[in-house]
Amino acid sequence: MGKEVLSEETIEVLRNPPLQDAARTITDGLRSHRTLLIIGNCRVDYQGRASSKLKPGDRMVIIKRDGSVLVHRPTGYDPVNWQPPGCKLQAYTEKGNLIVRAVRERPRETITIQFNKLYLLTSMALIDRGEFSLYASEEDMQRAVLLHPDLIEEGFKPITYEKKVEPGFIDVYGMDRDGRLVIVEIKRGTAGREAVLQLAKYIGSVKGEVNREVRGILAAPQLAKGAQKMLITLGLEYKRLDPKRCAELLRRSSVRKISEFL
Amino acid sequence: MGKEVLSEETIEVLRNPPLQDAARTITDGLRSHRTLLIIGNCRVDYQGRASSKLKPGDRMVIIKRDGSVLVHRPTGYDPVNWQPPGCKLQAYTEKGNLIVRAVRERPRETITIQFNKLYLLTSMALIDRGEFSLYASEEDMQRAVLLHPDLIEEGFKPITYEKKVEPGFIDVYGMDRDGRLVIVEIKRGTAGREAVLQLAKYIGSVKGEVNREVRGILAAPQLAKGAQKMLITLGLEYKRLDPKRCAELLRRSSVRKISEFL
DNA sequence: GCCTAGGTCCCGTTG
DNA sequence: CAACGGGGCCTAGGC
Repeated sequence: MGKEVLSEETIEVLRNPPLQDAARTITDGLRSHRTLLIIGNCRVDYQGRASSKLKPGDRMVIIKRDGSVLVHRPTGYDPVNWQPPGCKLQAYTEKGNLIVRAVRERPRETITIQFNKLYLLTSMALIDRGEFSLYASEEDMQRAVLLHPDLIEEGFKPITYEKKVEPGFIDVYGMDRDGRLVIVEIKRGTAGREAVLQLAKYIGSVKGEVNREVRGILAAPQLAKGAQKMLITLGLEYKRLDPKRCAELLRRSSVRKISEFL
Repeated sequence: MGKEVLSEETIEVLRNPPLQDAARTITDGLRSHRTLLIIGNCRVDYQGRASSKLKPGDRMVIIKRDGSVLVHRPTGYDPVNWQPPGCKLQAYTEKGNLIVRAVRERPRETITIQFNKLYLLTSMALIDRGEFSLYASEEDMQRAVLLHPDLIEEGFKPITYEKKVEPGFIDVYGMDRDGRLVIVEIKRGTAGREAVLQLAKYIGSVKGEVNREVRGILAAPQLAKGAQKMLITLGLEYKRLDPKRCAELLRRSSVRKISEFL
């Protein structure tokens, strides 16, 4: 068995550590790119594109080895404050508090976390090489349509995908059985007005270039009410397309690469 | 001092616990709505709007008391798998593994986390009533414009805000010094084509109603390149407006409610 | 670097 | 409830 399991030494746990000790452990952990977990009572300040203040309370702070920082409150999906990967970190004590500061350049943003008490500090060398695969994404739907154009309609023939036009990228670009150009916009969830606008923009752009009839088809599992009205007004079409069914079709097919079909 | 600090008893830490013990502690923690932190080697399956598989590796799992679940790898801002607040949880052992399952209804989604080894299990009663305030949001910019219409241009007089027209809501609706109607669209970041289209739609709608000249001003800290071209083509205008400065202005002003100005 | 578009987006607000 | 828009969105992909 090639299971990778951490030796006990690679995870260091301090309970209620003095803030001085904590600062040292965090600094060491940052230098060796370990994953740090800090649980304690803190306030947080953020300055950057916006700014925010968070008054004291108990939080969990995760510092990952790529330099991302997450400050989590005891409720909610979102971190209340954060820093994306790549920021510079430092930790030190000042006036009896533990300060953790994370700075990001471009855009210049800073978060400052001020702990007055730590309950738990963990410094870890986590190993994670596990492969992640996601199914039924919009990309799967696009691949399925290219593999099985009949999902859109009988006789539909894709010409290209992710075609660049002035306003953006056309998901699938092809021709119907009567030789008319077709632009397909795919959505993996309920398609709203925005999706219709997107499709309309592409059509406008292509019409401006080719000067002949261009059909627009919105392919999605569902249509929002407002989107339906707009679709009709603009003379566009809708085709029900289920992401899960697309993923199924792909699994059955042995072919993998989009490029093999065009 | 009214500082709330956790007693040591309210945080329970198990190092390398047997999975049976862990299952019991987690089940207890779930029942009493404690915050749980599980660090160990696991695989994760997700089934719902999409589906995913994550092969074994070391991860941190946070279970919050509102029923949100986050599975974090050692890198990246985003959790690799998650469940938003409100899902139902259970924990048990099966074939020598610790299983944590989180189910959400509407949409029906399930994540299953299978641990083969735990490094650390923490069960906590965190207390966090700290107030959070965010400054320099788009709403702040709108408030600032209503308070100080000169931010748009000298002589500008707001009439109303969030005015409903057919395609949506006009951020600020007013009149310039020459009595022409003005529609202001505010963006807190770089304004793209989308913003210009939005503004154009509002103008079209209002022109259709009032049958006289209507100016459109896009107020944002910056203009995207494509947006500028489109703006010129459509005969619209741009006014630089900095969110930070808006937030500043608001802080200086003691008045808080938008409704007081109209 | 900017820009475009997707996301298991999440989240708040409104009809 | 669905629908729509915002977000310090973040992230990936092109140019």
